[in-house]
Amino acid sequence: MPTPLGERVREVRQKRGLTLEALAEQVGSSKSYMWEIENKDVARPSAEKLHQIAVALDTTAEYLLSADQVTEAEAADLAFFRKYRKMKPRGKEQLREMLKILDDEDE
Amino acid sequence: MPTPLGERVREVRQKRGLTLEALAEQVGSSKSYMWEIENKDVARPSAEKLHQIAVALDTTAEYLLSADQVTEAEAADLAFFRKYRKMKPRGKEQLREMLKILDDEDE
DNA sequence: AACCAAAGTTCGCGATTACGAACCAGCGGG
DNA sequence: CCCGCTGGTTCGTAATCGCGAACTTTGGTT
Repeated sequence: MPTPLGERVREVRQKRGLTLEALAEQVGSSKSYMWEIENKDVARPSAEKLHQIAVALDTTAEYLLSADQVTEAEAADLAFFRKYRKMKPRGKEQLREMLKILDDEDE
Repeated sequence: MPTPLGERVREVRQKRGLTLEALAEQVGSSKSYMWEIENKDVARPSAEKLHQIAVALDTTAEYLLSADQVTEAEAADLAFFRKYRKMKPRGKEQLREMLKILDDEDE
């Protein structure tokens, strides 16, 4: 009887067409442990591990953790932020401008 | 010799004017463990714990985890993100679109 | 059907987490 | 001065993490 977290991980992993071993590889973990995350009735990985899993699966720890869909939006926000951070200063600048404009519209 | 994570937690906790015990209370943890998170040379809390800590400190696990220095640029990024999060879905959507376009330009 | 490789599963165990309870430092009031 | 209180620190230990290595299952090939 897997945990919600476990189900989420399995779901996304399969969606990405990854094997347990491949995921473990990317995560820097063992496949046996990855299996335990997905299947055991108690899955309480360290923050580090979960973070690495999230990165490998191109999502966020927060999303994997939370059982409810409401936070799917939040996950998208964090993913957005992660991409934003990787941008060059010029791109960031443009986005900030954009936000300022959109934000003012809202008042 | 505390970890970056530990320093982050302490920093934010103090900024919020919280005591170890008060934080532990909110987190549903023990103050001794909270202390260990902040001070021990190895801090590897479970994802659950870190998530609760993040919520209690009104930030995100991702932020607490990220080891990189908080440069001025980084601070600006976070400010940007905070504003972004408060936007309505429509505004977010537009920013995401924008990012996608700018990101592609970069290749 | 028998083989083989790849994917998944089980198991034992050393290392680490997270806790409670006790201990210490500082401080304000009486 | 010393009592009590608040916040921080140490320590012993049960529970759990996370691994390697062996074992089982699945699926493709001949």
